[in-house]
Amino acid sequence: MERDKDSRAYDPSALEPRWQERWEAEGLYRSDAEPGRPKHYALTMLPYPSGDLHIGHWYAISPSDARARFMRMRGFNVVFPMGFDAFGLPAENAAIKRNIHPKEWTWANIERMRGQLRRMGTMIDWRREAVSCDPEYYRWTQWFFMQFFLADLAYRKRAAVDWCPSCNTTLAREQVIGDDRRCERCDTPVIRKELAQWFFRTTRYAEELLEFSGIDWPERVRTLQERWIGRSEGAQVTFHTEQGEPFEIFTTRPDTLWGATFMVLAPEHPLVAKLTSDDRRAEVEAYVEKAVRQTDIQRETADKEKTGVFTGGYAVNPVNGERIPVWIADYVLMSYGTGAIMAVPAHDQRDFEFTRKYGLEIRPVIQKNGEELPDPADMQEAMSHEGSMINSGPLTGTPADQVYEKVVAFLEEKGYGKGSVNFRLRDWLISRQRYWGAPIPIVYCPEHGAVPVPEDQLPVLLPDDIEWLPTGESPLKLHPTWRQTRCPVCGGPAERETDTMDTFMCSSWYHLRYLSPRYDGGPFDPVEYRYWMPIDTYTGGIEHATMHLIYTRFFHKALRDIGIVQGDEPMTQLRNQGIILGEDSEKMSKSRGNVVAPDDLLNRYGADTVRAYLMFFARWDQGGPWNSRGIEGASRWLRRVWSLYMEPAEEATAESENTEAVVRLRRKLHQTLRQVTRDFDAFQFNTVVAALMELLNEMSQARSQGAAGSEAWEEAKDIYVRMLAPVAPHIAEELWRSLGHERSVHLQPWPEVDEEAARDEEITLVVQINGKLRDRVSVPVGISQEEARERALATEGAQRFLEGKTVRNVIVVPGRLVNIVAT
RNA sequence: GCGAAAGUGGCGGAACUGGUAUACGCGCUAGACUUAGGAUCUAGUCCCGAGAGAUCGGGUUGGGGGUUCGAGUCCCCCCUUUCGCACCA
Repeated sequence: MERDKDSRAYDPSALEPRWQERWEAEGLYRSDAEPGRPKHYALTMLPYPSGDLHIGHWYAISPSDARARFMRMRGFNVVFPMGFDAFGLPAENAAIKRNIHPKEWTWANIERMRGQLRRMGTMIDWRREAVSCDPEYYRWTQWFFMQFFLADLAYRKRAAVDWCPSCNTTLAREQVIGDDRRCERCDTPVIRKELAQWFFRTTRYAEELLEFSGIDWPERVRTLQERWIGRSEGAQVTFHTEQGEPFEIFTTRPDTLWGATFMVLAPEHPLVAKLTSDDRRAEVEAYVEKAVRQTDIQRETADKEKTGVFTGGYAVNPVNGERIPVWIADYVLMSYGTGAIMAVPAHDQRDFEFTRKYGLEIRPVIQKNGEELPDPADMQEAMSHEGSMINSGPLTGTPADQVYEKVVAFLEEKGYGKGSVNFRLRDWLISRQRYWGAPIPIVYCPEHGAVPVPEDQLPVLLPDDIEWLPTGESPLKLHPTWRQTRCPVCGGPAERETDTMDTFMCSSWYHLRYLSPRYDGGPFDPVEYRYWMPIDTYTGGIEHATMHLIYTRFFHKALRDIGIVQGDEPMTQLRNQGIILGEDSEKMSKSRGNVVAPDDLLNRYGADTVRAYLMFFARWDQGGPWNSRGIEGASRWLRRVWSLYMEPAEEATAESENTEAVVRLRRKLHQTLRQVTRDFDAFQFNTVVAALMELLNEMSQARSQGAAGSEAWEEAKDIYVRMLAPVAPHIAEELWRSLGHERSVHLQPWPEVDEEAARDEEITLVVQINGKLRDRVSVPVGISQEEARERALATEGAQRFLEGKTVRNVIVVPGRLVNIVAT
């Protein structure tokens, strides 16, 4: 007897592994392309194999898994694959610190994390796993590089690039964070270095990347990308130095051309040396040196006061032939536009501040609807408003709404310049001076220059026998033989590129490799591609908004143009989960000691409880602080569900199937089903769980009222387990089998709402007097407005408050309330 | 500075297109069962006031104003928090 009781207790630590093994053995979650059957590609961002799965991984993956399971039950052929973004710096750091080979460290971590992922109880189809450091994977990463190279989308350029002195590598612009320009990974302030590096022409796609129609992405991500890409419309205008040498400037305000009173070049601008007069040379050179050194150390953050020096040189304004002085200043950036500007202090705040400091001329040329122009000497700030042009030669009088097109037409006609669009986005720097990455498949031949490694020689394998010397240089560079090779063109001696690729390169296409990870004839099997792509829902953190999510879109569009993939976008729908903070509401970190270890939770509560709590405790897209007592609620819920099914039910006492308890149960059941379906659809997981908790409360009550044993009761038990299955797959499976089913609950269809049963027979009509709640009355659904009005007026509460008042108006909202306006 | 999002009980959070604010859970209070319980079950729990009581009245969604029969929800102003960008010409 005692034994029996024990065997019925809810014990996730026994039940969960048992079902995981069985599902695995039965291949329950294998998904194969079935042309003709509706598919759903659910993808969640792949983890970096750092060692242990942390709670953030659980938060990203398990609700995504629940959503994928829901879609599967709704009849879609769902694929939910997983892999590892396995190249990258931590592996090398571990290697240096602990003398383990990065490969060994990475694969050991992958092994451990695979086990942890399995214990989460996901529907991952492990046959589709892809690992980016596997030569069979990076062979294709290199192949893509070659495609880009051949399509003129990859190029090598010597340029000042951001360098992290701690990671000993260059960084993409996206990986440099904040105004003090720190390394995204290690927080070290970056420095500038002049190096020859490989770039991808992401800027070619700047315009198209701003287009989001047809994809369902969060507003927030779209805005972040738009701002990152930073499109500005304006004009490019050619000025000349006094000596006749042309140089271009970009401006968004070509209508202020007549107001240019000086020019500013970036200190690194190539024309600086030529323009500088002999008497100014010493000062200019000192400023340039200081500016360069400043960026070399660290940009000043607080002090934003503009500085600059006069070069002694002059330029000629093409529109009026005026001779204006040329300055250099570090507020003009070489990396944006042309590195040169015309300064219009009257209408640009930065130029204004500079002018005030150095005593240059201010000349207003835009007049706001007839307002009088201020005396430049009295101006406190630049006039940024729009208006009609004055003091502007032939264009004087042009009204505000025509300035742009008129000026551009004028510039083009005279050959002074042209309308132009500038982007903040820069080309993607993909070279990394590190070992643990996919080698850039390029060979340098003294005869033929940079030559791509032929396809049949891919992958260019990383050598295993490497050594770290304290120089901080990549072991590939120091390897005795690896660099030496033959030129693919002439067969002569040549050298390999020793840089490897940014790991964002690997993660830009992993969703394609999942489709056919062992396919040999290309990066992916086109048959699989045609069936599964595009990705229907992509889930992951918002921190990738301007990195991975721009790169992967660029990648897809570039491959489309090369003819390798189809469609304009790789991911149709994107959803972001929030971040779980520590119990102290601070970001989790080892140093704070507020890290939540999922393995401990798993051992204590089981995967189903952890999954349920993660879905329940906050809005998924917001996240929030962890609460170690809160999870008890999820645990209690599942235990209560368990006992509802496993404890012997009382005999049914309900005399018919239409007792009030039964009708109410069915109504609540189908209303819950409707809500759960809708909320799953909308990624609102917290209310999915809340609704299931509510329904459980209703079912407990119905049981105590004798509904157990009725048909409705059995229906409720059936539907409840199905709704539970995506949230808590193990307990749901156990309960489902306990109901006598042979086939897994995870192969069952999602139940259909019985609208008839869900419909309320009676509703509570709210009675308001002048907008204040005064009474409630229960009325049949669908009564006439007139009847509702009568019933409301007859209520005690209405009577009491209407005494001595005159009814002025009665508003009836069918099915909801009656508001009586009285004075 | 610019941009975005968000401010609801002691806490996490609900509230579909303007229509019963505070669902669900945590915590707390009381009781039951227990040798015991940080187990389980039952009842209660926004605030203020009145009442022995069932109840009754008033107030409440960061603050102020507005639109409306009616505002957590819409509009305007302000405050706070979080995030992103940061001299982008």
